[in-house]
Amino acid sequence: MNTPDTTAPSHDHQQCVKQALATAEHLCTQRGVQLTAIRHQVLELIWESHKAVKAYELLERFKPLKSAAKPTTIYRALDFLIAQGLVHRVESLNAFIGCRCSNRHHDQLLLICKLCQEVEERTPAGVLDALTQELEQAGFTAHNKAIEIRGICHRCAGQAVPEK
Amino acid sequence: MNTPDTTAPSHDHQQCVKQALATAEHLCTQRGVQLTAIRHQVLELIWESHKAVKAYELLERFKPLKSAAKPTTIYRALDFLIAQGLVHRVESLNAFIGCRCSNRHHDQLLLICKLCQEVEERTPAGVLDALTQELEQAGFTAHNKAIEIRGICHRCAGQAVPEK
DNA sequence: GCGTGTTTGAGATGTTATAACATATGCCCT
DNA sequence: AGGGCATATGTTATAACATCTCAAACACGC
Ligand SMILES: [Zn+2]
Ligand SMILES: [Zn+2]
Ligand SMILES: [Zn+2]
Ligand SMILES: [Zn+2]
Repeated sequence: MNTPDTTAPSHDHQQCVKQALATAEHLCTQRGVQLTAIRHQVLELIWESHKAVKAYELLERFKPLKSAAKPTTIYRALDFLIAQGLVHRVESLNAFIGCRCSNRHHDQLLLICKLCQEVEERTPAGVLDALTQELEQAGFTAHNKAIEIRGICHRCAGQAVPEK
Repeated sequence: MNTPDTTAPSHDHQQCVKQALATAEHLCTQRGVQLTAIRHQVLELIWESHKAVKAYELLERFKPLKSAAKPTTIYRALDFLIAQGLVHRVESLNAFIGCRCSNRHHDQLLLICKLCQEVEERTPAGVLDALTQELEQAGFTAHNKAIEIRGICHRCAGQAVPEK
């Protein structure tokens, strides 16, 4: 009963997007920050799928909406969205994914599939607690606790070439 | 009784380096791969400290030894060293650190200090086991299990500004 | 309307990483 | 010795990722 499997191939992604955007709007209002048109559109582009998306890929997809867009345009929007916890940066991919969680900063486990590029976000108490304990023992003050694991997701593993 | 605290300010770093290089030489011989002059020198540069070092920083430091050096020179050496498990790439810094462990691929926890830039490598069974279990439950086949945590190390925390 | 802080536009620049192709070097086989 | 092969390196160019700077436009409380 962790995160629901929202990356399942068959899930209602329209609903995902709708909910993510609604949450974003609500949170920004509540926090008194501006979810401007640019930021909203970039967030929408990020939510087009559960795949991690690169900044320059966003830029290409954003240009039709606003031809004056420059790298800065995208990076500024990303900075804002990340600061609000609406987007996570995936360090090992130099890429970004949407986050459903409403709290600005939270620990997480990202499962990054090398085949389908989808990223599943989980918050497994067991792992995170063990980590917290280990850090305490090491006298290390953590600023973030994102764990990124790369591999093959269960769906892609299922579709693997039978034998070889 | 984890990894010894080799990043302590006072430790005998000459010994660190000597041992790391000796291990590297031994492993490469054993594996029948060539620790060429370039690769050896790059590894030595990486071991100059326990701080994570950037590729272009290595390049600058390498040029006096070999003025023809280009980015490719460094990246190729790094690729080799990483493949042999002698160096780890720190994804969240786009940087590299030396590894003392002899097995080519192993799980690890990297504690990355934002103040002193030193990186401490640990292999805490508790955390890694919990992670393995979580991954199994998620049906995810991991290829690597490097956990990178950024924050403040115990030494830097000790030296922090008293109060503010 | 006015001042203040925030957001955006525009261009240049900085940083990190790989592609593509040529050359050299060592080693095995004949 | 000479040919073929694998590995390593040299060389040039470019792709990919990210930030800086300065000025203009905008939002919003007064
Ligand atoms: Zn979805
Ligand atoms: Zn997959
Ligand atoms: Zn040392
Ligand atoms: Zn430190």
